[in-house]
Amino acid sequence: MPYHHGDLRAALLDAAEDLVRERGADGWSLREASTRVGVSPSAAYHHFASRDALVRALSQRVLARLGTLVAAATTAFADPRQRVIAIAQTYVRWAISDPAVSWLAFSAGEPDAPVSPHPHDVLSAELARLSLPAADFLVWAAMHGLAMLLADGLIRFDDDAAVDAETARLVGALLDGLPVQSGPHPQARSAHTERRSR
Amino acid sequence: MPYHHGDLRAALLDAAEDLVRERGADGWSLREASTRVGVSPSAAYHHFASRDALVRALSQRVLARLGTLVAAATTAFADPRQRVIAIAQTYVRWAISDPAVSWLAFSAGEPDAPVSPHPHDVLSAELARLSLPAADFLVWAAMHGLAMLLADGLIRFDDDAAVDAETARLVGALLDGLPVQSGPHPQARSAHTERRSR
DNA sequence: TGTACATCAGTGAACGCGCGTTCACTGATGTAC
DNA sequence: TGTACATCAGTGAACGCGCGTTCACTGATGTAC
Repeated sequence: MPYHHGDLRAALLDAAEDLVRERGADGWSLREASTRVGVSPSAAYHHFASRDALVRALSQRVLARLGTLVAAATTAFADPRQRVIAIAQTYVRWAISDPAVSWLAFSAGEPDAPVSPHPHDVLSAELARLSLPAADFLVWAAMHGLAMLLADGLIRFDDDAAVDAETARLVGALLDGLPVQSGPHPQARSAHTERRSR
Repeated sequence: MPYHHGDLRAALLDAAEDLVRERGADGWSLREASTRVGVSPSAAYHHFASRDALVRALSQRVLARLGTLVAAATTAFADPRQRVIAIAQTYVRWAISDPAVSWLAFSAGEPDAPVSPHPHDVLSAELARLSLPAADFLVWAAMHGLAMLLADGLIRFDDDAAVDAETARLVGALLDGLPVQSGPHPQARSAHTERRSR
């Protein structure tokens, strides 16, 4: 082990992420992450101002990864409606497959730097193509809620196929029920969008 | 202050709930709750096996209160569709008005005793009247997601009226888009329902 | 090519802290006779 | 009605622990000349 690590910042984020996965969003410490990387606890302070800053950085990294994932999921389909459903399925499957980490990603509050691509932005762009721009946060809410209930273990499906089917049913029904946008609508403000435009 | 408290169990739950409200779901300790009640930390162990048991008890108490609240909200309407919307509006408004506490209520995992009335059961019963029994968890997911995004500050509306309007739009659209139940549907299993039927 | 030196990224010991939980105890309560 | 006594619900001191963070330090790196 050389004296200089190389990329301690990333290594600490990796270790923290693994610990979250193993023990839950709060079941780890900065000291433990440092130890796992093979470095003294104080070394972390050359890369993060505090434990909290590390958590926020991790949340942002995870969110950006999810954004990339959902963006990739849309490329398989041409039909905008199918693309929205694919986003939701990816989002929900991801939350189930990594509940603690996704849970942390969403509970870390407002990021201190823009997340790119933010999952919400990917969804937003697709809904605009459906002429449902003011519906973005409603669809987001629906898929987010399903993801969270599944991640928290409050509901369960038999297998991944059932999860996909029900996600499609949820989002499909919502899209069917929403009238195509005509007049102006009260616009929701989303935290990450605000931040970027400041 | 008499030597015997009277109802220390309830007093500890009250103190813990207040602390959650003031400092967030994890920003408090059993010791602090005891101190606030005016009792030594060890006294709590005559009423709860551990700090964790206290948290679970609190979660259940809060959930039951929400269940009562949403049940009460339905009585103002005869139309089943309106009743479902009223449930969702109550649920979402409650989550915004008390984000830390509602957050704790949903993150505490499976309860160790049945919650009665569970918000999900109230919703379920109403959806059965609409011949949409297999839709209960989809509607639950939608309203839960909106509530969580608002509680986490990830989206914001201008005022309570806007929140109510958007909640109605979300749930209304979902109900409109869902076909009335005919054949059998893959049934989701929900944690609290399972527990009760065991 | 060699050397001086600023900067960067680590070390390791120490800090004070509050935590959950245990333990032997004691004061208050209620019940049997 | 009075008293003995079991039970219940508190006390308070102590435990060991791991935490986040600070500090003076030192080894490694890279750059200017």
